[in-house]
Amino acid sequence: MLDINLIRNNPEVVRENQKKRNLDPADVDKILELDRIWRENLQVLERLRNLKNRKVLEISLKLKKGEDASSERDEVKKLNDDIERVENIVEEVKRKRDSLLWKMPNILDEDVPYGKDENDNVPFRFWGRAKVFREDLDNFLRDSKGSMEYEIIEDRPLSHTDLIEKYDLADTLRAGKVAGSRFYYLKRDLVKLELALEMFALDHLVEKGFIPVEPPFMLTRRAMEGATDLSSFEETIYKVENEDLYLIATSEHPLAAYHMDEIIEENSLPLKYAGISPCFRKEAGAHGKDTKGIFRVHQFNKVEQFIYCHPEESRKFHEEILRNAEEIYQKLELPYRVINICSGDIGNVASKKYDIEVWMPAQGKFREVVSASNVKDYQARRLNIRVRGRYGNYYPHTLNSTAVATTRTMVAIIENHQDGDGIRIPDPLVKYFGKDFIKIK
RNA sequence: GCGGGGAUAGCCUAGCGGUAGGGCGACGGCCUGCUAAGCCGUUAUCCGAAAGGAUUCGAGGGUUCGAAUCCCUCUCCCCGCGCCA
Repeated sequence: MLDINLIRNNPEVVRENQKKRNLDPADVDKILELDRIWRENLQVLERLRNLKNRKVLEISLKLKKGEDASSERDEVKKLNDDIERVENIVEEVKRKRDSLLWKMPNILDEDVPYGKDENDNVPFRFWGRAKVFREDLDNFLRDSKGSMEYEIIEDRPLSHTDLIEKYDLADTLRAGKVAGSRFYYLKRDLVKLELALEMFALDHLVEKGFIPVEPPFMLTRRAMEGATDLSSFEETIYKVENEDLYLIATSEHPLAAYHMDEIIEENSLPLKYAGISPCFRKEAGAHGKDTKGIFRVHQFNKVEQFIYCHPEESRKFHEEILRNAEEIYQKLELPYRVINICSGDIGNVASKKYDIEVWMPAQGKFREVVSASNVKDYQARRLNIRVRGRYGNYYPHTLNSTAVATTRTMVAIIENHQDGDGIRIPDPLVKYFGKDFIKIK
């Protein structure tokens, strides 16, 4: 949520922000107008309440002295009617103002490139040596801006979709029977590979001072609204029927809400949490995309980085969580590029967002595996999380980033590390997985 | 699920129809050669340029001129009993 004072004092900043996001700048003026009406009526209301409080005190004193107070009593009754009338106006106007305010997206960081959609995202860093099927070379050179090492391969690797079904490492057909499309039964070596990935990512973060947390997988409306934006409720969030509970789409949600309504001591910052949880997503609006396999699914597991920090440190920590995620993909020997998400593709909550996209040799393109956001004070405001500072309370900044989303990372491993008659397991996973190869032939 | 006890500002606690009091902690100041002690002040939210005012006793209703206090509904926590992976 935005600071109402920012809208009052610098409305042109917020209008500019709306334009960059291809949204209507007039929303700002609607809020300003409602805010003005609210404040006017609030002043009237408070004057009436003050009058009433003084009368009530008079009655109290008169009764103590044994005097009659029936005329004051009637006056208060009359005041109560006026108060109720104005209260209704104040509440109604404030409700309208806040409902618009809650829909306002975060102010974009100055580093966010302007753009209409995902085609305008800006790749700026490249790592690793990609295996590129000859037919994909033009696309690869375009998407890697020619700044990435590669080797040409003469055969396209098996797609993860074909491979997992053929060698019984997952069963999406039967999952479709019992749960619908975009679900899967994970089987055999992939089950352990998933656990190995989670342990590897968790240990990587614990070493860097993150506290491991397994959060609740459901949240109340209040907590969920604070952690995410309203459009998510239609597009991604599952609701539990007849309960005030929503399935989390990422452990970012319960980790953001973890300190809801709290005041954090300044000296305990930064708070660094490594969340581990399943993620549930409706994937509405993704019809026809990645319909097979386990790349885009309604349920997957993820290890997530989440940080609460002092506002002046969030830029530093944004780079840090990105670096942590990059280290993981480097150790997994998965070639990737990092992109700076543009204003049209960034979503309402983030102020700045980086994605890591791994080169997928079977698909012949870069695919998103990590998303790292600096949310600034947007979630903290919505969740009423403050920090007690030397000179008063303030809102902390929050940041989140994927460490490992298991399904997508397994897809990346299957496509990149196919080697003869199996899949090579990258070094850091071996001690968790127990072997260095998944034999498939 | 049943019975009993709770929820008061960052924390603890009093108040149980008549302007929410005390303690701890934190911060600022005074006093000290320094530290401690001691003393004074500040320590939730909102409106207001300020003076000031309004709100706030788990949440929501009700009774009353007036509710932390009385009544109703709900949430959460603690102690027993029951059920249970």
